[in-house]
Amino acid sequence: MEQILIVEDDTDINHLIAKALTKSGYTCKQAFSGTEGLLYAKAETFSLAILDLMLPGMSGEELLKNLREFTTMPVIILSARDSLDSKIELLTAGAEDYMTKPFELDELIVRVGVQLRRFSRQEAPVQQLSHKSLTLSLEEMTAKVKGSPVSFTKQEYKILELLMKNPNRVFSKQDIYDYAWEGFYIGEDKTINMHISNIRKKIKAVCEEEYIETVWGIGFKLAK
Amino acid sequence: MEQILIVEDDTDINHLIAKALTKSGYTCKQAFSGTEGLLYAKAETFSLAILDLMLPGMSGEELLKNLREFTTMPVIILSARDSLDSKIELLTAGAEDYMTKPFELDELIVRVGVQLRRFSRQEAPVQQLSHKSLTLSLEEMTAKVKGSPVSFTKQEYKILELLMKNPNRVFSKQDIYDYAWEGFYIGEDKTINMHISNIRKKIKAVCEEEYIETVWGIGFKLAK
DNA sequence: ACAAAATTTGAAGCATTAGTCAACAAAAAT
DNA sequence: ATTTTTGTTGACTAATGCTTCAAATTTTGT
Repeated sequence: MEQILIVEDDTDINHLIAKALTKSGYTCKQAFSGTEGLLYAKAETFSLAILDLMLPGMSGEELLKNLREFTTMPVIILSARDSLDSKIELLTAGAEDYMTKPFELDELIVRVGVQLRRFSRQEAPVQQLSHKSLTLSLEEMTAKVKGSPVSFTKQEYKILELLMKNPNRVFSKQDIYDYAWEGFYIGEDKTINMHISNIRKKIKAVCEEEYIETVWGIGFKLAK
Repeated sequence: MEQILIVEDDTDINHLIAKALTKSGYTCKQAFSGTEGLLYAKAETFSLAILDLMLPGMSGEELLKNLREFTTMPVIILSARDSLDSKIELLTAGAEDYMTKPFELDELIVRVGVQLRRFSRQEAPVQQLSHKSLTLSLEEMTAKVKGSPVSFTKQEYKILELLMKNPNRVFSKQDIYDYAWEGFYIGEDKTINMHISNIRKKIKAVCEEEYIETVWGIGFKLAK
């Protein structure tokens, strides 16, 4: 979830912005002085900050400077000052955008979107397996069903990995052992059953659909 | 060398921009129609593009749409149109910034700088890693959490470096050994645990947030 | 529909892994 | 050479996952 820090001493404007951003699906933290803003920034992590320049406690310029010491989040400046010098100073000092008051609320929202769009584009795509609405990423060791995260244990993970790497194919318990366990462990049938059962249970907690199908007398495979 | 594409049909303005950018140390390619601009963009690689909207041959909107099919370079729109709709449309369609004519040349130059600064931060060989509000610079052995300096030892530093270079990814203890220790050191598990524990303790002294997450049976990763 | 076989479920004990304190060894700084 | 910092290890506790057992449920073949 994207959280945005708003630092603006004019109560009306602050709320106006917060309301609009919330409506667009962001979470907001409202600060009404520079010092308060800095406090929040240190306590939590934000995806973006909107700063007014004329602030009690600490000016926007100072606040920006402070933020840049420990954050790389995009910062959008709001200001009544339309002077070229101010714009140039702030943009050079690390702000990503500068809007002059009075400003269009819709434009601000879009510009917020531009900054976040760029920021999120940075993350490299990770290799992942997916089947129906179950996706698991091998590197991250994370899994999601219908977008909600599900946590699997090492063995559960290995089993899913095997099944998902070859959908449609049926694997006997021996196959699963060979893949998910080290050495020639000759465990009982029940062990695999247990794990399969647990996987199903975890998935079921999020979604009704069947993911692992039992092939009677042979083994297991992914459900279609 | 940063090369910038200027697409602007007004000869004077085009030259004015080119001159200013050149003076600031950039290389420019000047196009005077939309189609010409597209041609250049396909033939060469640019760090950024400045587009006028009212263009002969192909409108700025169309050009932007075309560019986005094969480029991710930042695009700054210049336009005589001051309508909110136009701004929103273009910014949503993939432009990074939008300036209304008449515009201040100096401001344009600075905004070009902002875009390139951000963009280069993405590709440059990582000199400084940051995650949430933890930043560490690789050259200096310094680290900061929420702006407050934290001192890590060599091994601690190496471990953090590995984790932060690939956020989200899980590393086994073996992985961590291979990265942070020389040779085939086969230390005990506890060594890594100890270091992880110390890192957490140091961070916790400054900020409550979790930074290193334990993935049971597998290893460690950065917390989200 | 019935019995046999196979699977699921819940609970328990066992094994592995992680976290921490404190002591010690090694390295670096003074 | 001595002190301080850093790295490693052992002992202990806590947490988590794995396996097994027996009973309940479901599926299959007749």
